[in-house]
Order: sequence, then C-alpha cells, then structure tokens
Amino acid sequence: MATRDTGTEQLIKDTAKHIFFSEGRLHATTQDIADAAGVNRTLLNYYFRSRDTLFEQVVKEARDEMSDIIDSAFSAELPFKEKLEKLIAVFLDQAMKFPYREMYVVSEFNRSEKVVQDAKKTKLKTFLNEIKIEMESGKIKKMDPRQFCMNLFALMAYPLITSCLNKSLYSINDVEYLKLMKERKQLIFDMIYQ
Amino acid sequence: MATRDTGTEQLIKDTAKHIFFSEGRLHATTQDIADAAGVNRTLLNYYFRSRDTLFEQVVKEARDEMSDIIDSAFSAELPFKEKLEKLIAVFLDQAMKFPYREMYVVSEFNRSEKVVQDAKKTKLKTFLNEIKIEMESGKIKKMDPRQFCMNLFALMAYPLITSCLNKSLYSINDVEYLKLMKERKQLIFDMIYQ
DNA sequence: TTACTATTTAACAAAAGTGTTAAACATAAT
DNA sequence: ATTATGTTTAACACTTTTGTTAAATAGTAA
Repeated sequence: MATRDTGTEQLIKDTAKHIFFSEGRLHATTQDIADAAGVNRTLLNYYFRSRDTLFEQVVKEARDEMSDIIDSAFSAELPFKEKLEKLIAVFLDQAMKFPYREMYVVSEFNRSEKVVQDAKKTKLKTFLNEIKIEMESGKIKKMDPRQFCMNLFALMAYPLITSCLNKSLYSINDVEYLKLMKERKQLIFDMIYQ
Repeated sequence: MATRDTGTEQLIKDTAKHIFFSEGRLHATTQDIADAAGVNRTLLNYYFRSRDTLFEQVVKEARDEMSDIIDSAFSAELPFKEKLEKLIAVFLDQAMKFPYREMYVVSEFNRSEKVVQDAKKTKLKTFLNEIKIEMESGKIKKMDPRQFCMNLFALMAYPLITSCLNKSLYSINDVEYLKLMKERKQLIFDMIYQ
C-alpha cells in the first residue's frame, strides 16, 4: 500500500530528540513527547509500536549522527592541524545544539553492553597514529595518544553537559555562556596544539 | 523511643549509592535496591517512607560529599601549585570510586532548578582569583579563569563518565583503564600548569 | 465521488512500580 | 521471660505509564 509522507513520523522523532538531547529530560513519557509534538499519543504507537522502539531509533540515529561527524573529521583529507580544528568546530557546534546527546548515548552504551564496530576502531587507530606522528614532530606534547584523545573529547563535551550547573556557579546567563562556549573552539585548540 | 542501630538504614543508602554512582544504573527500582542490599523492599519504606525521600537523601549526601572535597581543596592552606595537585588527586580518587556520581548530581541539578549557595560561590571566586594571580605570574596560560576551571573539571571528570565507551573504543580492560586514570593525575597537572 | 491514509478520540486492558498494612518471626536488651 | 525493635512475608490498593482497539473525523489523491 502506498503511504503518504506527512512528515509526522519525523516530527515525532525530532521532538523526542529535542526533549532528550536539547532539554535533557531523560524521563519524558510518551505523553510528554506527544504533547510537545502536538499530536495524539496513540500516534506514537501507530508509527513506532512501542516507546522502546521509538527510543531505540532515536538513540541509534543520535549515535550515527555523532559517529558521522567524528568519522568525517577523522577521515578528512587535511593536514592534522586543520583536521583537529575542523573536529573541534564541528563537534562543538553539534554539542551546543544537543548538549545532552552524548550523555544519552554514553548512558545507553552502559546499559546495553554494546560493542564498538571494528570499522570505527580502525578509523580511531588511524587518528591515534596521526597524533603519535604529530607528537614525534613536537607539535603536540608527548603522551599516550589515547590520553590525548580523552583530553580532547573531555574539553569539548564536558562544559556543555554541565552547562546548567556552570551557569549557576558563575552566575552567567545563556548569552554569555554561549559566548564562552564559542571561545572554547580556539581555546581548546591552543591547549592541546602548540 | 530508643532505637537500636543495626546499620541497615546505612546499608540501604550505601547500596543505593553504589547502584546509582558506581554502576550508573539511573533507573534502578526500589526492588532493585532492596535486592542488592539483601533486604526486603518494605524496609525501604520503613526507613525512608518513599522512594523519593531515599533518592533525595542519597543525592543530597552525594552533593555534599563532592562539595566537601572540592571546598577542602579550595580552602586548603597551601601554595596554589600544591592546592591544585591535591584537588586533582582527591577528585580523581573519588571519581574512580563513583564515576557516575557527578553526572547524577548534575542531572538532578538540571531537573530541580537548584541554586548554588552563595558560600560556594564565594569559595569559587577565591579560587578563580588565585588562578588569575597564577596566570599573571606566568605559571598558567592566560585565559578566562572560568575557562581554566571548566578545563580542569572536564579533564578530571569526563574520562570516568565515559569509561565504558572508552574501554570498548580502545579495547582495554578494567585494570589497564585504571592505570590510565591514575596516570591522568600527573598528566592533567602537566597540561594546565607549567 | 470514491477510496485510501492520516489523525483523533475515547475507552479500556495490562504492566510496572510504589506505598500501606497487619501479622509473624528474630533477636538483642532489660 | 518479657519487651521492644528490627525484619520478613504476604496481600492488596493505588498510580503512572504504556499498549490496544474500534470508531469517528479530516484530508488528499485518483
């Protein structure tokens, strides 16, 4: 049977993503999502059969989106320095849009005993090798390349995960916080690359 | 009425903390906690009246414990360098024990619109000032002291939050990961202090 | 117009989790 | 030995959330 695409299925997913990944409301119910999308709750079951299915789809897509971003930066045909700058810029832009997305993916990863695909690992290894080379040429402080990678992602992701707390701690508003986060693109690069 | 202390109330709290903060099982039910503690579920209601009460107590204690650790490092009568080393050592030790605790506190902070006490803010400001002085004396790369602080906590907390993912990504076991985390004490210090 | 698809409504069933109660049992303190 | 407290058991009520169904309505395409 031919199905008309009214975009509602996508709307539901996008709304769920927004609630989960932008607002960080991890415990939102199907009713919450339906309300936010402006549709009837029954429609969620109509399109996704169950909450779990919707949830899985959304998390899988989130994981893929993040994966794509990182992979495309990892595999870019660029000198290491530019590659690094690109990665930071793209990752931070995404993380500003969906500050809780990574946390979500990570916590789902914990629950489900998922394994990272070999293809990803290979790409990561290539990146780790490039880091090693850069270290040998003195462009990066010498250390375990894995530590370098952890540092990089820590510096990028953490301040966005904790944005709410930080805003309160430093008594700053959204606009100012956004400014701080934008400044971090250069700052992170300067911290890890000489 | 005189009450005998059998330690069971504490056992329940400790078990809850372990499940939440060490295992990262954010959605554990009262039954899960009772089972893990080896007691009857009814006892949770007996001691804490409701799940929420238990939950609040545990999160409040977690927040206080973290607060104490950070405050005691912030307020230590030590030169800045040693203060920093102490903070890193103590924070990482704690974070290794309870890798998800901070995440929990942060996500509860998001939900509850909690405000940071002024006393905390004052201590933080003092620390930020010390950072500024250290920057002026050239011991720390010049930047917004708040950025420095965010960097510091990012480098400390993030790799533990993502330990499960990292272990899979880098194909390493618990022992090796622990070794990496211990190495980070020196590594973080070296990254942010010259 | 007809037919088909999308969406809503309402009502209900089923499941999961939580809170309560009363009775029984265990055990340490007096 | 008695008493008070800690703990278990079982049963049940309540709430929240989810999943299902059938019928009604709206809208679009043929």
